[in-house]
Amino acid sequence: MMDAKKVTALLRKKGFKVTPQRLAIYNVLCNTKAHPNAEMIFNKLQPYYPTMSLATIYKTIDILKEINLIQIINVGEDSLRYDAVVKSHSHIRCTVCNKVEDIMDFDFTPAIKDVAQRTSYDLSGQQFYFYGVCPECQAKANRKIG
Amino acid sequence: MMDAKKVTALLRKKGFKVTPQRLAIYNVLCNTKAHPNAEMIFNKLQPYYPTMSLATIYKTIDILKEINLIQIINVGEDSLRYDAVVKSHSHIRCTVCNKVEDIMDFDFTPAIKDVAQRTSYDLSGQQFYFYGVCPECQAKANRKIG
DNA sequence: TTTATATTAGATAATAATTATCCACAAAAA
DNA sequence: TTTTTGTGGATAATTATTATCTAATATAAA
Ligand SMILES: [Mn+2]
Ligand SMILES: [Mn+2]
Ligand SMILES: [Zn+2]
Ligand SMILES: [Zn+2]
Repeated sequence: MMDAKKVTALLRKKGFKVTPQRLAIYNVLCNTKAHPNAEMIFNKLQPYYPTMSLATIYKTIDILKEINLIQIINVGEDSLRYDAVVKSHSHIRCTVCNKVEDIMDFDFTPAIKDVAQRTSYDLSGQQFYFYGVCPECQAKANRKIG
Repeated sequence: MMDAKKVTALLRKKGFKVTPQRLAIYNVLCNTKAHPNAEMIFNKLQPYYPTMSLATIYKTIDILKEINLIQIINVGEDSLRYDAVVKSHSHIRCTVCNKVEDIMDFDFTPAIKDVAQRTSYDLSGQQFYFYGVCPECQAKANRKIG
């Protein structure tokens, strides 16, 4: 989560040019908790950058990922989602409305150690995804039934 | 993990016809620990069913999933993998050779309870994926360096 | 500020996993 | 058997993502 100045400096340092499109895409990711996919970012920016193409979104995402400004989230949908919070944390997706929310401060450590020991793998990362029905969708369902 | 007779009975009970292709595809999944994707299954069966098409693989997988004979594994590759072990268990993928292995008997219970309580979601499932370098690939790397 | 040059944005086409469609034919029921 | 319903395989469609190409742009040097 960096401000525009720091992002500018980092892009330059890594040999990438700084463009309004790149800053705008990163800015969208910093200002949402919705874990948008490429198309959602595209739609968000459409009013302000009407000529921007999806290819630009994807290319920018590659760069942001490479310089570790974002992480990629694969919750088993047909498209990937992106997150400006790079600290490792797990996610939960509502199987009704498909929103993806954070589960912060979930302690992986014991699990990771256990797995490393039992598999003899040299672990580099992990992803924990949860699925279920969110409280809002539960309430809606209850209203319909009750 | 069912034998052919039980699978036959189950397919019939659920209103699906029993065909050699369907039994063969399920059989492949029962006799491997490689977590194959559609193409790997296709290649495995090619010598014995030279006219079988990928569409048949996909359609059969849909059915096997629907009657809960297999589970679908999404380890963040460009294709999905399939597993005849339907009991919930986590997986680890080697980032060098891309093999996917089981991590059995990993106890999710505390994590699941913790998450259910903190999110108020009505949980229906979860997926834990680990990434790293497998012992074999570690050995290979060491040989090259040492 | 102007200029030089390396990169980029956007248009467009390509890729590749998965899904849909269609029909001769096979499996189960009668 | 005969009938009926569902299926396999061929083929086309879909769709997220990636590749390619070129005019335009960001940036550093002059
Ligand atoms: Mn997140
Ligand atoms: Mn498995
Ligand atoms: Zn919901
Ligand atoms: Zn390996």
